[in-house]
Amino acid sequence: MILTYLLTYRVIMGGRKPCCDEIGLRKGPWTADEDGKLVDFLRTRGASGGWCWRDVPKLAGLKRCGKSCRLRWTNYLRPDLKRGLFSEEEIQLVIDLHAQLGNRWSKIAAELPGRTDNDIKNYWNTHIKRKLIRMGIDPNTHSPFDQQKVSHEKEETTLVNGQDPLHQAEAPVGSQNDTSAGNLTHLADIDGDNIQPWSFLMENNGGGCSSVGELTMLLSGDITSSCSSSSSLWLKYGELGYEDLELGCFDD
DNA sequence: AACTATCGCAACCGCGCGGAT
DNA sequence: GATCCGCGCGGTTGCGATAGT
Repeated sequence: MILTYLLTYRVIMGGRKPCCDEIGLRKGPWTADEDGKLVDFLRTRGASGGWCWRDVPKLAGLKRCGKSCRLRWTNYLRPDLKRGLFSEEEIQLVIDLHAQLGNRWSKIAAELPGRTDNDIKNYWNTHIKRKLIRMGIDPNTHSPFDQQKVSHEKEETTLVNGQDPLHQAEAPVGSQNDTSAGNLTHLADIDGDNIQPWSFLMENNGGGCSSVGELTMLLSGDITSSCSSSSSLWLKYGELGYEDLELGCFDD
């Protein structure tokens, strides 16, 4: 009997408790009323101390799980949050920090006051990552895509469907009419010697950009502060008709 | 005007970590 | 040392808005 009770207790209490599966708990988008209740609670009780997130729904009169409340507060309701587009400085910082830290969004967010890890993660995935890919830079390693791999894949894919794989990598963006998509790869193609964009940037800027940091400034559009403005790179782009490379186009 | 595709953001899910017991 | 518990993190999904056809 006692054993049965203990086993039952163990089954119920043991392991991780389900978070939002409890009957009656709401999921999905928050209403203004719910937001109000949560903000009121945190205003009156203070945003830290004297309670734990698990108790918040009960104390605030919400039919949500504590985790959902925490997320709503940290990602949306916190008064110190900065909303809207990322500035060039923020973008640059994100790229720099991502090169150092990888996908540790919370660490990156700690360096950007007013931005949440979720914000930065979303912005990275929807804007910065894609732009880097377009430019032939692997967003994971912050290095050019492996030349041989690209060449190999290119051969294979070309044989299969006659298209440049880099133009397919981000398919919607790399449509045939999108002049910005994969244009650095175009550059390499035009040159005929398959120059990789990253090395191209490094080698052809007249000695201006010599580091990843400087290149991130280039990516964020701050070319004048990091690289020689008379860089032969830009002359080369001009000669080839690639003035509009969207290097400073992260804020679209 | 209607339909479809794509984008961007908010929210959810599952896991791991660290403190408490 | 083992287990529980709360929290935070990173990845993923869902869905409304917008653009394109």
